[in-house]
Amino acid sequence: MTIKDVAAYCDVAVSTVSRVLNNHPDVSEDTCAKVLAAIAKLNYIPNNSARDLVTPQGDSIGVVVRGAENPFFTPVIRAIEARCELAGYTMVLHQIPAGADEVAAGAELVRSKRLRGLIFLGGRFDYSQHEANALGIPFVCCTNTNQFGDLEKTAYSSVSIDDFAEGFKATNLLVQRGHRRIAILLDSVTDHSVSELRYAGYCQALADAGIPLDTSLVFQTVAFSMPAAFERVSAYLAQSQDVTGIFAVADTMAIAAIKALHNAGLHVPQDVSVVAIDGIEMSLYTIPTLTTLSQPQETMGEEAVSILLDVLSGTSPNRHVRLETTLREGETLGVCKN
Amino acid sequence: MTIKDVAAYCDVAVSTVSRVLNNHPDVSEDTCAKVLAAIAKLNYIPNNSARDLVTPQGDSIGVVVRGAENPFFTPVIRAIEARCELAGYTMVLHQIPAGADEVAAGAELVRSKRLRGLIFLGGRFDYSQHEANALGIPFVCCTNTNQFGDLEKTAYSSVSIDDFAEGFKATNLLVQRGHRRIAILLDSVTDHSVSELRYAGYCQALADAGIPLDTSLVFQTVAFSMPAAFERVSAYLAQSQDVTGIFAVADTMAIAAIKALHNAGLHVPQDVSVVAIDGIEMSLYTIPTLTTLSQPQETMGEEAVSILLDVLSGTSPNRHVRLETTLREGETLGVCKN
DNA sequence: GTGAAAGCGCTAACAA
DNA sequence: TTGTTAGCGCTTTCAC
Repeated sequence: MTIKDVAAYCDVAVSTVSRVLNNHPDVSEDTCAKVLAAIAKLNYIPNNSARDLVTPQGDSIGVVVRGAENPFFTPVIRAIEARCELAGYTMVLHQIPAGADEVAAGAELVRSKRLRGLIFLGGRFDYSQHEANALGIPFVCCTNTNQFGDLEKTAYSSVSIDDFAEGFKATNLLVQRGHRRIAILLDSVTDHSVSELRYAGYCQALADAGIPLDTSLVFQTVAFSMPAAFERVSAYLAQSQDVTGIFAVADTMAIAAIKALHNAGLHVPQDVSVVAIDGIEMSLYTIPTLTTLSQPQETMGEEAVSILLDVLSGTSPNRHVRLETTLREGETLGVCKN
Repeated sequence: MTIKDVAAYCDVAVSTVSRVLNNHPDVSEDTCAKVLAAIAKLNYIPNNSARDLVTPQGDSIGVVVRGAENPFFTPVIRAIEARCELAGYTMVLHQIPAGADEVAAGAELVRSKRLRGLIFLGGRFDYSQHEANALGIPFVCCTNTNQFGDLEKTAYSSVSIDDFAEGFKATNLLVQRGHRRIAILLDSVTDHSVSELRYAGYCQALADAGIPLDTSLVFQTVAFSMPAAFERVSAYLAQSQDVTGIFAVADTMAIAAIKALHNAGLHVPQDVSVVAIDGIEMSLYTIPTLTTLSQPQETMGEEAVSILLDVLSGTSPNRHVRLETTLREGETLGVCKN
């Protein structure tokens, strides 16, 4: 079932069918109706590959997500898809495991799909110019700004929060409540990603408060997962309970930490306070409700698409957008009693 | 940068380049190496649309998800993508809002992408034969079996749990602990989807136990969301606390319900027991840990892809797979004290 | 082992 | 307003 069949069926030329398909102006009403009817009757579906082949551009935007199991991304992805669809683009989602190379995955996507642009979600911050060249299309880093790479600022876009500042802010919430035994819960202090930056903010906040850094309170989990966070905190508590505040770099980790504290017989926030960064829906329903710096998830996704569309249309060059978190007050932050 | 450029650069014919691209056997090593080098140097990327156009089949499998905000689907989707990739297929994800028509969305996907098959996640159960025809490619319903439609069993595949039986089982867990004031928390008793079937199981379990159905204990939320569940349970508790057990059709709803109970000063499971169906990771970390009938999420996704691949390859006809839940014992189920 | 050429389904000039 | 036709980039016979 091709456009030819439809044309033959209607006794018109293929170009006429093509015209009604792409609703070009000058087709007589009669012809148009006739063709439309035939299309419906024959259940004709245009071959998009043929279409793509002949039209200069594709209509897809790729999204590469590292750690899609993190519920933080769900609303972001939804926003991206909604925005793409609105603009007539199709979102092509690709999830990659924690260890995989997202730029390679992106290049592969570009290669196999006909992408116009790319959005990286939850990635590293250390792309090299060489890697980026392999991509060959505009891309925006969402949630990260590539601080550790050697990319020109003009070579890509980003939308993110200021991880250092937010890490500082979160830690400071604890400091201000009188906490001094403040732990940080993260995957790694050298992940070249959000954890590393937020860790730097944490260190700064401690330093500003005159609190020496105690590496035994740096809870690295290696894996960015709830079980890993749970195990890590449980392991610490089994040997020592000398901690009154925990800053978790993600809500999911905070929730796992609270469970570990609870299992160890510690109360939140009476014994230990917990703050996090993210603001996922789920943490509104934990007991107690999590106190967290909430990221504007939908806005992040929408902004990423907007930037991409602007760059694609030539409306504006690459740009870097910094979004603010808002403190979502819960019940896990209390005054230090020690 | 096309295959022609590469051919010209190497001083060979396009067909030769094509041969090495598709690693056909008879190309001399020298030529092969020369072409490969050129491809790398020129950073040549084959145009997939052109490829698709000339090859009979596409390589994509579509996934239409209703309610992607439900964390239940996350591992399912991940499993699907992993399995697709392993088999050389690309997953094309499409998320649709709660109210949207998934079959129409699927048809649209088929139309715009070159799909070989389709997987529906979290959909209705009432497709008509006519709708299915519009699809024109094999599809498998994941988590549902289309009990309410008029589809021939041979016209599609499915992988799901027995929602009636599991609803029965969940309710029975409460009955066996002596509960008689048992509420059910669901989106709608007439959603033509999982809720409706699990509700039937709930009714049956009550009937078998000689407990009359009390419609005031049927908590319909309309929306399938945490806020809706929270509000619905809170509203009930504000007017009456005459309930000792709640069966939630989803973990997320159960978590919201527990929060509502907690806010109303009720303890779980001392005052009210809660059981659910799903088994998402998050509910392992709630306080208390949720008691739930855990669905084999990864298996569901993998099975869906396996079936599709079998059908596509002609290895086997459409089939319907029923998976079992396993009771994941938590801390929210207790003996009724009244 | 390699090249020439046909044609996949479609769009967009260009003619009529 | 409609038809004719030349490709888009690629794979694949079929010759050589």
